[in-house]
Amino acid sequence: MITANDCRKRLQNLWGWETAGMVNSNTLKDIAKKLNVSVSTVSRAVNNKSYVKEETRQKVLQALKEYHYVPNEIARSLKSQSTKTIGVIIPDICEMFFGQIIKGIDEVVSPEGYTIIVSDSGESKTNEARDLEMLFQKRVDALVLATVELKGKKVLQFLDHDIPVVFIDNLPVIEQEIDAVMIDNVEASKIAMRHLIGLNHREIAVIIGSIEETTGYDRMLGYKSALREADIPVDERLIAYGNYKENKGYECMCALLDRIGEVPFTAVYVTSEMMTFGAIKAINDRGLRIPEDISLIGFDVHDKTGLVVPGITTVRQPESLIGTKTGELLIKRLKQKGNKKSRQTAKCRKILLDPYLEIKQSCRKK
Amino acid sequence: MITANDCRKRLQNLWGWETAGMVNSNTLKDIAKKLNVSVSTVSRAVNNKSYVKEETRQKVLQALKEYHYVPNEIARSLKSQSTKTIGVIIPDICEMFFGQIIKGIDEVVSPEGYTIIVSDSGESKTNEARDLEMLFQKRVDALVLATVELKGKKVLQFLDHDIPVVFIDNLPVIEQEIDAVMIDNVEASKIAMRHLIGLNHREIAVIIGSIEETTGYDRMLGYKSALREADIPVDERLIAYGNYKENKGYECMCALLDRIGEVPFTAVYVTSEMMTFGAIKAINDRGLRIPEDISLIGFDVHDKTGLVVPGITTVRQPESLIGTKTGELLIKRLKQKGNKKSRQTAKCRKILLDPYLEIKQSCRKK
DNA sequence: ATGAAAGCGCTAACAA
DNA sequence: TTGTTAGCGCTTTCAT
Repeated sequence: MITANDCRKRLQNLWGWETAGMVNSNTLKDIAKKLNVSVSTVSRAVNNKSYVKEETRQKVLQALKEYHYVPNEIARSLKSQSTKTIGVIIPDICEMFFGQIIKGIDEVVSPEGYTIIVSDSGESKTNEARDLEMLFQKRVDALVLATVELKGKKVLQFLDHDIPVVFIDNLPVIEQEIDAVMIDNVEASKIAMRHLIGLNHREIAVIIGSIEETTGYDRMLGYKSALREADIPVDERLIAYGNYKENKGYECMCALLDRIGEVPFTAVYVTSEMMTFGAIKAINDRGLRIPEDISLIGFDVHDKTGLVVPGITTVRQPESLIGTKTGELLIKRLKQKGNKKSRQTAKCRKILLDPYLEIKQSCRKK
Repeated sequence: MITANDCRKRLQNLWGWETAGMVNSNTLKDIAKKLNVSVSTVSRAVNNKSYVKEETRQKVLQALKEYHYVPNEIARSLKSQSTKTIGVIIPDICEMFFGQIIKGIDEVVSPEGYTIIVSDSGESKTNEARDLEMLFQKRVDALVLATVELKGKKVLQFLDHDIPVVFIDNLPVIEQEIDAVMIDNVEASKIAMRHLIGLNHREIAVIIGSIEETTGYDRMLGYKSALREADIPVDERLIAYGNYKENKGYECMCALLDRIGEVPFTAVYVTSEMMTFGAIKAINDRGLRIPEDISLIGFDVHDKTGLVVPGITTVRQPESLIGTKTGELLIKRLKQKGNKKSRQTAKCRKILLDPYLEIKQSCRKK
């Protein structure tokens, strides 16, 4: 029987035609024909499977080299019902935070033969839904999601189909049990606050991101909790609510400074990177100095330049570790699939990692 | 005839079995069976193709919804010999420079139905080769490559198979005609130098990255060329050769400062971001001030914090535009494939984009 | 040790 | 308008 591919090959030979995308693309069948063996034999040789006579194996291996055979992963995927691909959706690929996480994931899944498809949702819920749909269609074996859609239904599709999902950075509001890897955001705030309190600050303002999100909510909890630990009353007027944008940080800081007469504070804790930059600019614009007039602790601050003066003391997340832990959890789940015993005992896991303080010069003793 | 899938379904019903990864995963066949129509009819309805009686179409569409049918892109890819996927290999996903480019690419290919697989080579030639192999196996429809392997053979595989490849940032040393999108690096240096010369500087030092690479080489050409334009003799002793790392920038700057007595200069032009940071630190460490003692122009400097003082005047690349232009070229090539006429006239294109100067406070009039 | 053949889910040429 | 069927490239069972 003559296949379409055969026809193409013949045409190429006869007329020197190059048919788009198929030039020299050898298949198992092509190799088999050339060697007068069956496809299955070639397949076995390629995959080092089953028994193949050493002589045959050599002959095949040789031919594979000669004709530059490259296995077609698409066909393999269709057959094996596994694409060896992991989808990762993040809000912004330009943020070092996510870049590091991706590197961490890659570091552990890559040796296991998995490839990562990264999708940038651009902080848009619509895009996130689109990306989820697309990754599902591409039949990724697993998913990592830094969601901006807290109440997303779309991700259930994966859960329903028993495709492992690991949430990072933020938890969605859904009923199902889920896996997640993130820092302990309550603890993060406590670390920052304890540092300030240790420097004798007692009137500490805070700029919070969206409290809809676990990140924002937990960081606020930590702030309050640390104050209570130190027997300092919580003054709601010292709490400013923003989002995660720089200009919001600027605005919040301005608002706090506007009423610093009535509601004084000597230190401020800003709970996201971009808001931190905004807050610092607001302070500078008022002619106030850090840390002489106000001590400041930021969050997630990455100063790649190393040139910001004064250096900003900041809460940091172990991004790389978040990545590798996510990768490990992913691999564990992937290995569990199809293994009835371990699947029954598989509990969902929330892995909480430790944030840490990077101390520079933006805080001083009161 | 009873297929394996049928068996699985039956087992599920009989025993409540969940067979890994196949739960509820409806196929065209399943839908067809439920409606007592043929797969092709369902297929036609799904793809809005050919003629389907309106009544049937509605019935099918309804069923697709009801059973949550999601097309299997893997199967489609195998059939259509096109994965609707574009591979992108970059040296470091954490660099904003590449992040922006990826966003730009995504912006234009995504509406055309393409998905991007990003691979981080970690600046390693070995990884780059691995990634190329993997992307080829996954049969990406096209490739974008910011190569670190100037003499790579592996990429020829794509070219040979008529898979569009677009190089960005750097050109490899190969004989084939290739497509590329990058800035005019000669012009970039000229812009920087003209700025300094316009401020009356005549003794201008330069720190060059690897001249093996087109980026380094061209930037050096531009430096010399701008001097000649202004009738300033080139003094080789003012040229320091580094790589693209921060510590090398530091070292080079130190070396230049060490002999500033014999070979004086009033300004320095540093040709990469990280080297710029290193150079600034070297200057600071010597107790010299920018721009009072030395004027400085950097390259690719991204100060996300906006807090570096003085602000660094820098050559910038239009990253986003590099991305969109790359995307457009990609789409053009993809559309040309299989279209004999346009393919014959298809010329390889090097798209040179304009760099620009971002002027801040690190240069002053001499 | 090797081969024949079925089938993964889908599309499309051809037939009815 | 709808159905039948072959085949995309591969793996795997079953037969030889």
